[in-house]
Amino acid sequence: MYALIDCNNFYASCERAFNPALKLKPLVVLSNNDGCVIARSDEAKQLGIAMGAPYFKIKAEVAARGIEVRSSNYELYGDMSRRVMDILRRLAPSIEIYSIDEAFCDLTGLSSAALLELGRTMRETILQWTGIPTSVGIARTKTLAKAASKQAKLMGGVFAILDERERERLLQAMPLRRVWGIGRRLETSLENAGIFTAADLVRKDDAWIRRRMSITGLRTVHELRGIPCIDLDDQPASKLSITTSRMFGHPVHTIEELSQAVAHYVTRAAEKLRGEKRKTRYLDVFFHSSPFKSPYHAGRAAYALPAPTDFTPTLLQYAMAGVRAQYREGVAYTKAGIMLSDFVARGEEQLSLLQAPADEREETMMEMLDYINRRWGKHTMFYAGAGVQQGWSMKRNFRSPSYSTRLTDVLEIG
DNA sequence: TCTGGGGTCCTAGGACCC
DNA sequence: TCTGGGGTCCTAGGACCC
Repeated sequence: MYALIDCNNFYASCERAFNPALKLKPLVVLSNNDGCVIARSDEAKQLGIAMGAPYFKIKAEVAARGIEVRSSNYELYGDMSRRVMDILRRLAPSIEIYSIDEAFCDLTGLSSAALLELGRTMRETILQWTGIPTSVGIARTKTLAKAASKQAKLMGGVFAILDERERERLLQAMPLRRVWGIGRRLETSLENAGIFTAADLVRKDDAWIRRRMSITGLRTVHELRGIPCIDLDDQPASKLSITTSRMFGHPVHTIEELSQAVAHYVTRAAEKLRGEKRKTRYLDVFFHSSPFKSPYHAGRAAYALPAPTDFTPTLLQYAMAGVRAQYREGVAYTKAGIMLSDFVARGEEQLSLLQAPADEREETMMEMLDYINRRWGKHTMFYAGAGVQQGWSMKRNFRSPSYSTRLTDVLEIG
């Protein structure tokens, strides 16, 4: 049996946890660059604010209805997530952190009564210790546990699928789009074939499903039938790729500014890479203008590196060459990014005969850099190439304090 | 004026091999 | 006249997730 623990309206709930004045108020949290809505309190949902709505389109309505607005504050959410996951680790034998606000637990071996009891304990403990409300779904497969958690959300609390009748009832009431693994495209394609609910889908035969939905879709259907195909992954493999990309706060026209932004993302991506104790063999740099306007231009350059590296200056050289090669004058660029992939574990890299091993001084230099920025704050030491003004950096006009991760932002009560 | 960021997996098609 | 079968690797693109 699996449980899925899902934090309700996670980012909105995090904002509320530290600011009681937001309780019971309609509240939305915006994406990076204050672009669009990525979290809504129940009250905001009831007012009809759509997920993903561009902020500039709903601005007037937000003001008129007195809806509270926050820029996203990932330091805060990341820290709250850690606390929630720590609680689950105490309560369950093994957990898989599935996303910032969700985790699966393997609860094999418990009786029905014990399952429900544990689900309630998880929910109550998390609420009490962090202030975050959750929904807990319990079932034989992960896909069904997901479905159960959606039901739990409606009913407020814990929902378990413990027998066949329950499972069938739920599938019957479940529109395709609600199924974990079925997105907009599959929904449309299946509806054209006369399938509208999860119950309709599980009645089709395997060959038909395989053809229509590929092997992943077939797995989903088996899971809906109660046959586990997706195991708990409590030791996730290390990442296959690392991306750092951002929209700009304002359009970027010059190669100088574009280079600065890309250099900034390279240093961030390289930090993440070293944090994973990996080196990369592949660097991809990309930038483009607004897809909502023409003419549209997208530049991209990819490099297979001669030797695996985690050394920021080396990565910067390639990325800057990519910018020079692909930049086009007169384009209003709105976004850029860096992707690293094809990793090897640090210390296990295969060298070629003609190559010198990595320079120890380079490693020491990166260690110092990372240490200083960890100890004294993110931007203490940085590459001049990444710019000092950073006029392109994103907008965050409604940001809340980093209550739990920055000493100067800790709440005062008195 | 203003439309997020970071991932994974699968498939199709081309190049190439024997 | 008759022009196979099986495989790998790579990339681009599509689809999904939160």
